[in-house]
Amino acid sequence: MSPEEQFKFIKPGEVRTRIAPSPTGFLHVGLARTALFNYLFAKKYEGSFVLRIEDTDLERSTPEFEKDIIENLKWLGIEWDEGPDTDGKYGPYRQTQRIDLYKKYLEKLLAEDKAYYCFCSEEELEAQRQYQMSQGMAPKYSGKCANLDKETVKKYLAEGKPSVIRFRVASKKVSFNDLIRGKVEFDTGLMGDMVIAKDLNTPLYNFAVVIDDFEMKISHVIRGEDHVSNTPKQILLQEALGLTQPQYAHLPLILGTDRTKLSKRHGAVSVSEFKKQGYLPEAMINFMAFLGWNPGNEREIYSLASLVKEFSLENVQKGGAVFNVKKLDFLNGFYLRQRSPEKLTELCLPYFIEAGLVTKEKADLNFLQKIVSLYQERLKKISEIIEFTDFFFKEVLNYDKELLRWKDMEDKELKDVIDKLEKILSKIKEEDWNKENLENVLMPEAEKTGDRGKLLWPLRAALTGKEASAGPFEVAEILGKEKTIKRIKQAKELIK
RNA sequence: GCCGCCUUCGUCUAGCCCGGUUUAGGACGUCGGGUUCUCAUCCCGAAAAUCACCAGUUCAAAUCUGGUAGGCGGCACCA
Repeated sequence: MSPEEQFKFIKPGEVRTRIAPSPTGFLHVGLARTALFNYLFAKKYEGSFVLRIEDTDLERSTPEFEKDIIENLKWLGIEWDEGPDTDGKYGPYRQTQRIDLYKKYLEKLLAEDKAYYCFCSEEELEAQRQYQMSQGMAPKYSGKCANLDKETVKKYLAEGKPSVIRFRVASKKVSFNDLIRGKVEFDTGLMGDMVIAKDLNTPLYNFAVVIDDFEMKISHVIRGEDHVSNTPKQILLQEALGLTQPQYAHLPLILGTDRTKLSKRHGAVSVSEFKKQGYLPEAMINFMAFLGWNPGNEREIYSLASLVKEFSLENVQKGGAVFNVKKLDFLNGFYLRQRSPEKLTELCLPYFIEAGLVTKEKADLNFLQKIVSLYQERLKKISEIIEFTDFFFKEVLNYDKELLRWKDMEDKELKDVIDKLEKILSKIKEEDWNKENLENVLMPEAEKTGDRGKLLWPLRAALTGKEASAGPFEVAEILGKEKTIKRIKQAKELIK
């Protein structure tokens, strides 16, 4: 079946996708990208996207991680369509709140002898696995407890002997049609009976996922490639339970620069870290969308809404995609330049406060907006605003006097230039102190030197104390006459 | 080790299904130039993939077939 044929059966409103994160870590970009694709696919077909928190692993799941996942999905603009109502808003579904449901199915499997209690110890199992691996065999459960007689089982259970519930894995060929990869086939004979629950009230991932996807009428399971080998297990479970099967689509992995699955050791991977560094949600979205997908044309800039229109699983790549921070930076710089000065200032404010440059109570937004505007086109990340503009807030600049020298200017010449600057600037009236005027007065002087840099570079260097910065006239205007003169004097002292 | 998947410029990718229109296109990055005191923006330009490799089919293959290699992922009482 061609990709087109697969999709033409989808009627608007029928598509239902989900992401099912376990709250055992922060929202990382891999999960965020999976969420994005699920969201885009659902919206594209006017379907629904749901969030289901898979918190069955009680030891590792925490409310903090759940909060982080939810907050950052919202920050990205990836909103889900339904869930238990909490304060008039949709909360996520949580597996821990659906325990009775899994129990029902578990009991059914047990009653039909499609699952059984296993009393093997973890140590025993681990030793067996090691042995099998060493023999070059696929690690697989021996089936030791598969045929215990009912009386023994009852007795062990009554004694409280530690146990788990295993599903009888039929030995057969299981194949599914992956919407991205095509037909994928597995031999389940290599798998062995799998544990689907620790007990009736503690289901495990592969089992709970199957029940939930069915109960929630998920039509398309779009997830990372690392789940392909889970798929046959889930299909077997579906078959045993007589459940309808969703369509599967396995996304290529996001890779680090060494081409292995992106993880913490590659640097920043959680969405909150990117947020903290000053990346914009639209940049993240635009960037993540192009990790494994492309619109098939040469357009590169897409908003979430335009992605919804263009998105298609057919254009999803099969191979993994390296996370290229440089491209993210480019996109972020682009979106930063699109922001209004007011909005950008608002975004920068927390960084100024954190750097101790201003206080929350006494922030002069008017002033901040001026300096932020000056650096808008230079920003790649919001956090950079501090290193760019800190000189505006200092009383005394700390720089090497050599910074003042333009090319191979002589000391004498440099001294003369600084003197001249002081003289000219002092004469400008307070009310005429604006960049147009400053330029009108200083430019002709700069021209006279035959090389504008001879005047402009020392001026700019004296005012900013930096190799690179915004232009001297703009900076002087914002600094004001008093501070400007003061900095010229400081430069004078330095080269004396 | 076993199972599965993948393989076009440094990176993200277009093209592949329906062989010739491809001197393999775009973007990021890099380099050069213009604007410019610097940086950034903006504009122009360049380098950059013998399409993993080998064999086959064909008048013709990045595109079809087979094989090889490499890479990655998975192999839990995690999800």
